[in-house]
Amino acid sequence: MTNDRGRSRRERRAAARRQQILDGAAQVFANKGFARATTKEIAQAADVSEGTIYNYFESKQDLLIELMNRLGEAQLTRMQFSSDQLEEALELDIRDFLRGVFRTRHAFVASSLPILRSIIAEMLINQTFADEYCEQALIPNAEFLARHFQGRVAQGEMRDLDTPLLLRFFSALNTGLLLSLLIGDDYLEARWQSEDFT
Amino acid sequence: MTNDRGRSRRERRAAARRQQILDGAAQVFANKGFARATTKEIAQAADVSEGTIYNYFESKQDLLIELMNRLGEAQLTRMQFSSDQLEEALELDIRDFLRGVFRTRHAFVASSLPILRSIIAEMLINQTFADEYCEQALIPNAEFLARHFQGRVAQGEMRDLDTPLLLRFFSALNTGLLLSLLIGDDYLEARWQSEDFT
Amino acid sequence: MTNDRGRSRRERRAAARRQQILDGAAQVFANKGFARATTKEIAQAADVSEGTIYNYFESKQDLLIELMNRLGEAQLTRMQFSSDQLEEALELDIRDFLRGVFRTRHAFVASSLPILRSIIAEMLINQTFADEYCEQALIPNAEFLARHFQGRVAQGEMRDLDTPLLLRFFSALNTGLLLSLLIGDDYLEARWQSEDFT
Amino acid sequence: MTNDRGRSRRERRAAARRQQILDGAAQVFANKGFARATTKEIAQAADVSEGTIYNYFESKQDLLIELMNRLGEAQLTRMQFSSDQLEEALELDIRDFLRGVFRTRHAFVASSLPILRSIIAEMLINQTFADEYCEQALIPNAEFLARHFQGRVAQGEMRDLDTPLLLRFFSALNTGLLLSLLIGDDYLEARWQSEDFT
DNA sequence: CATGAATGAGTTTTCATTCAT
DNA sequence: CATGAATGAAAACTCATTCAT
Repeated sequence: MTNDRGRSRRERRAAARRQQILDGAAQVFANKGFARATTKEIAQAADVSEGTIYNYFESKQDLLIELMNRLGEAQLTRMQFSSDQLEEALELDIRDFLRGVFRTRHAFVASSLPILRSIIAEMLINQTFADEYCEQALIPNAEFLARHFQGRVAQGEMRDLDTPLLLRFFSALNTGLLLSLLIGDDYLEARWQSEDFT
Repeated sequence: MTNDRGRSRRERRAAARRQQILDGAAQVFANKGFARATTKEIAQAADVSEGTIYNYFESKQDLLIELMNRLGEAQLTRMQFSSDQLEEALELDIRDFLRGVFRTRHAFVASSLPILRSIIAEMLINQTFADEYCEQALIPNAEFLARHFQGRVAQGEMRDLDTPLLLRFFSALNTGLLLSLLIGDDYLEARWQSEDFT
Repeated sequence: MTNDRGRSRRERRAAARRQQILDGAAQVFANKGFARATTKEIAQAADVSEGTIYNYFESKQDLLIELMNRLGEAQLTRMQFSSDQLEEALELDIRDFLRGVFRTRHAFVASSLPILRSIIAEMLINQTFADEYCEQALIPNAEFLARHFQGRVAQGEMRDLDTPLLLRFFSALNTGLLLSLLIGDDYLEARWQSEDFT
Repeated sequence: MTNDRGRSRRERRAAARRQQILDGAAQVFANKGFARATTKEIAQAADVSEGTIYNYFESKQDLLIELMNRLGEAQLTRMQFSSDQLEEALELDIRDFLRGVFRTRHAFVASSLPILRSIIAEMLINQTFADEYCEQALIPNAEFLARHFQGRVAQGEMRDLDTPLLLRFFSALNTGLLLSLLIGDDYLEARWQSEDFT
């Protein structure tokens, strides 16, 4: 029992340290991007020594990957939630549904804006990252929407348009809005906060 | 006269050299992003020595700034062109107009996709870049469309919705599609090439 | 008495731990050399924690010194043994005597080949080590042989050549053979195993 | 012509720099061994900046490899020379021949003693090095002697003993003497200098 | 005593920039 | 102006050692 407790305590401490370091990394990455962030700064932001970072992560790159994974998991959690309600969702008016999807995403994005900045930047440059981001974030997302639209089509509410393209437009719209936020469009940010998008 | 001709010749040669270097830089930035690009590689790609770069540009960063400026100018040129045709455009069916805007942008983006990659990535990280990009690319663009929509409203063809927001959505859609292309969405790229968006 | 026994028990346990750690160190040093061996690996090989090493030894360097000392002692023990038989040995045919010396050494070297690797490597680089190795291993050895040869000379079996030089040649031959083994001369190793050197 | 001269001048300068850096590296390696030598020290010893080292060599390891290669070439040159005289050599009294081989080697070793120290030390630890050393130094050497002995056997001067083993003993003797020198046997060194080995 | 997380000085290596030729 | 060698500051990462638990 002492062993068990001791173990779990150590594990909890380790998890806390990992989180502490990731938080520091997220902060520095958000400000300066991955490449310009130095391990020294990350260590300072996380309030640990440089060496400690390497007790918990393999490399600087590993930090960004882990941050992305956590983001992916967080998004998946939300998706799962929405997914459970797929059938309910089909009963909603399509406008209300889309509004709901927007709102969910809005809340999620708002909470992780800073780190998204460096992830997207890295993704543009590093194909490995791009692939992982697609797999973790874009594709699950697209599939969820695709299933929904197919449901609508089956209900005769929508014509069976070029669904893949439609999805891409929808996704692009989202991504584009995100990018505008990231770049710092104040007007958009104000409206975004006010929660009353049409 | 000899002087004048000599001068202009020298200037032309200098301009050519600048272009040569910028082309090399664009190529390397596109492949590896700004941070991972080395001046050595840029020099090789541009077929000059490393030292020569610094005879024409202040710093590596200066290369990216200059590339962005040229992109802004190029876009502006197209826009100016469209602007002249503002009145003609108002006579078009709104669907045809939007299709036209899409096509123009499509052509432009297609021609500068690689360098856009590193510019957008840098922009996400570097506020100075973000501001400059807004000023050079987004705002002129938005203003052009705003004027057009106002024209439509004046003609009674559109309700006076929240135009700024509408514009942002339109722009976001564009940007999002661009991002999808940059990340490497093959399906979208195929459709993009086929030139028959609705 | 309880005290005494307790003490000696503790001491025996401590000695066992020391040995356990030294064994781990020997293994890692043999594979990677002193410099490339990490305390982490040594701890793993010895199945203790890194901290424990420092409860028994001052430093990583201390581990190598101790290993060398033990080797020296082991060799001395053998020599002592032979030394007792000095007089007996003088009665042997000189060829048989040399063959015997070879065999003793052969057995000894075979048993400590791996650790000898790192000790010799370190010795080449670190003068302190070289001195200690000379004192502990080479000199006692040379003295034993010197006494033997002097005995032979006294018996009129040998001319009084340049004994010190002869000794050095003999020792050099031994060391050279060892080095060939360490470097991995397969042919020599095969013959070495077969125990039938002339 | 200017081009040619310019080229060759640059090449000569580059070769000189390489040599300068190698000399510095040899000096530091000899004193502290490969692992404990730092690039900073090497740079200081070679009187260049740390960065310059990497303009001429891939890595610190590359420096040691190059040093070994040069040593191998130097030895080969001597061997070639001796090899040309193979037939002459066969006419010598065998004792004189061996004495000659000893002397050649003696001179060679004396000139490269310090760097040999670190090469041999590294070789004991690093299999790649051991292999390369065998190939470059030991094997050509052994082959030369083997041919000579075969010549002697053909002339009926020697019994056809276990030549490979004999060679190994001869080589081991040499190596062992070298090692003794490297470790710092003052007596041996004195005799070595005096050039009158039996 | 045993543990292993924390430390930070020290290492190799990179690369933008300068400057003598 | 063109060149490319030289520079050295700064980066990521390692690891022997310490110390609180």
